[in-house]
Amino acid sequence: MNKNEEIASLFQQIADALEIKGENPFRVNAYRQAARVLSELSEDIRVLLQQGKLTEIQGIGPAMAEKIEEYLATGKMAKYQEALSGLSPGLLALLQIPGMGPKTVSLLHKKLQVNSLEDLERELNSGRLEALPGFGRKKVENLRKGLQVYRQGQARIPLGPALTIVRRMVEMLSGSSSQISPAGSLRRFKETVGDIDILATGRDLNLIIEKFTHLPGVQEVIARGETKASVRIAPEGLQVDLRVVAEDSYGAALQYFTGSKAHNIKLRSLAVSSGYKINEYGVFRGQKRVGGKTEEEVYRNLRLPFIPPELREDRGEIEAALKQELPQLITMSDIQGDFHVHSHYSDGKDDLRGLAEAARKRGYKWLAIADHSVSVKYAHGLTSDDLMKKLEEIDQVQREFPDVWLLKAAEVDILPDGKLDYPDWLLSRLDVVIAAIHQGFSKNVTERVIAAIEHPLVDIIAHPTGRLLTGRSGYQIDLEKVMERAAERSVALEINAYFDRLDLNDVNAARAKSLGVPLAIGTDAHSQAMLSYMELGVATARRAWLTKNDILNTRPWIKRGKRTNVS
DNA sequence: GCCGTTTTCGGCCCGACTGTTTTCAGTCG
Repeated sequence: MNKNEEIASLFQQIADALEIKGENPFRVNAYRQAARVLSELSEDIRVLLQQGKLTEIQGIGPAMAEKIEEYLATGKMAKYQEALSGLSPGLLALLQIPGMGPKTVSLLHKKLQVNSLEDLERELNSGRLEALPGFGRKKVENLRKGLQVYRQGQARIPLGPALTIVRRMVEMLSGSSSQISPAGSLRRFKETVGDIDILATGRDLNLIIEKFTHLPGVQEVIARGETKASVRIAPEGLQVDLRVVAEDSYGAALQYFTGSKAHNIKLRSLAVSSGYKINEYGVFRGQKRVGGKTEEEVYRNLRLPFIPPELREDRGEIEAALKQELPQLITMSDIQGDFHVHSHYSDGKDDLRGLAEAARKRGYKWLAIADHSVSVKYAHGLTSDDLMKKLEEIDQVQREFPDVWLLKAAEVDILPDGKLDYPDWLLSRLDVVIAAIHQGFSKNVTERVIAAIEHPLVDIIAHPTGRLLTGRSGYQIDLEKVMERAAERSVALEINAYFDRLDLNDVNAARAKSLGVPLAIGTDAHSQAMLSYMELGVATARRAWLTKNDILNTRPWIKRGKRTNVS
């Protein structure tokens, strides 16, 4: 955890604790807001403190700034101790159980000395709960189910697989809908999603719901009403919600169900202050409905340009829109090539011709074929001889594909001692050198990556944090230092678009831009089909507010070989 | 606790759903 995340976590826990204690809900919300803003902040909080800019952050006032300063100076926060006094850590965890809010937690704590999941389970089995005021049989039953759901774990699935699922469902429903779209975090291309939301409209709303609940892959219909249905789908038991609305409300509903919650709250505040009201049915001035058929109409009524879904996180996009200063986000059609593709020489599935063909089909002008280096045994890393052979074959295949430039590349390991896995004479024959950590995750990673950045032949650092969305939390790395050095040396950091990585993520990519670090998108594809992960990389870049000029993949290309006089 | 083309004080998004309730509290997104 970096300092931003540490402090965000403290504020989050303070909010939970204060809420259980019945503190003023607006104060509670102020802590939650501050926690969210800090966790999504692209600047290092330590730097902002030094510059005296803490209170310039939206949601951080003098009181929060003082607490941040106290924590950074002493490693402690008195307010945190105070807020949590008298509450056990296990008690805060109870808030995560579906159906369990602060009022319920507080009541169970006071009346039955419930302090943990185990205590809750004991009381659920004791029969004492039903006797509490406001409790009945159903409520107890819901808590029992909630505890079960919590224990199964709130598995979020990565964006890539979720997109595949939702697109298949949307396709199958499109025949009975006049308009249909994914909504929610999926439409904002958030890196993981907890459930899938779909919004649809059409002439026969009942029919859409009927079809939805009978789609192939539906395991269980959780709920089925006139405007909404929820199902669980195989194999992971992921929940999919469908909402249907009248055609006139489609835009307002799409805006509403796309979120984020924080974006919508700010938008509604803005609406109220300009004499409007927004809900999922439309935009209203008094009793009069003045818009809502399209999303553009919703924003236009508030004198805002359309805000792309990827930006709707309340990270300053509404303020920017008010000033007509939204960035011109990069799009898929700006992409001219892919920096990071594996062939059958290492652990990829396809040969050079197959990859070149796939690149041509995608309309790319170039493709960097980057296989693993020798010491990555588990991925059949190439020896120097293998690599030389591959370079020769690239020259041959290149003649058959005059329209797609095949860049000679390698994903070269940064060894535990900080050296690279190929000798310089070999690296100098490549067009693109990507350096990456695949071993020694806890061994001086920052120093090793910086050594790679300082190597004169390195162009890109692959997946800079090493995190995996489905598990691994990443290397111990001081990204701030790495970015500063990368900016000085003009070495690019990768936005690795492989579905399980998305590394750099949106927040870090935004930080990289602000420091002047070049950024390169690589799909890390291990087959032709995986070239389509480019979409995830572009989405990450868009969530980071990046434009065409911020991403090296938008350039036609560049240069051939590192040196001109290599024999 | 934050914030200001209504405000330095007095507000702070909005609606649906559920369950326990005789008019509403709690939770959720």
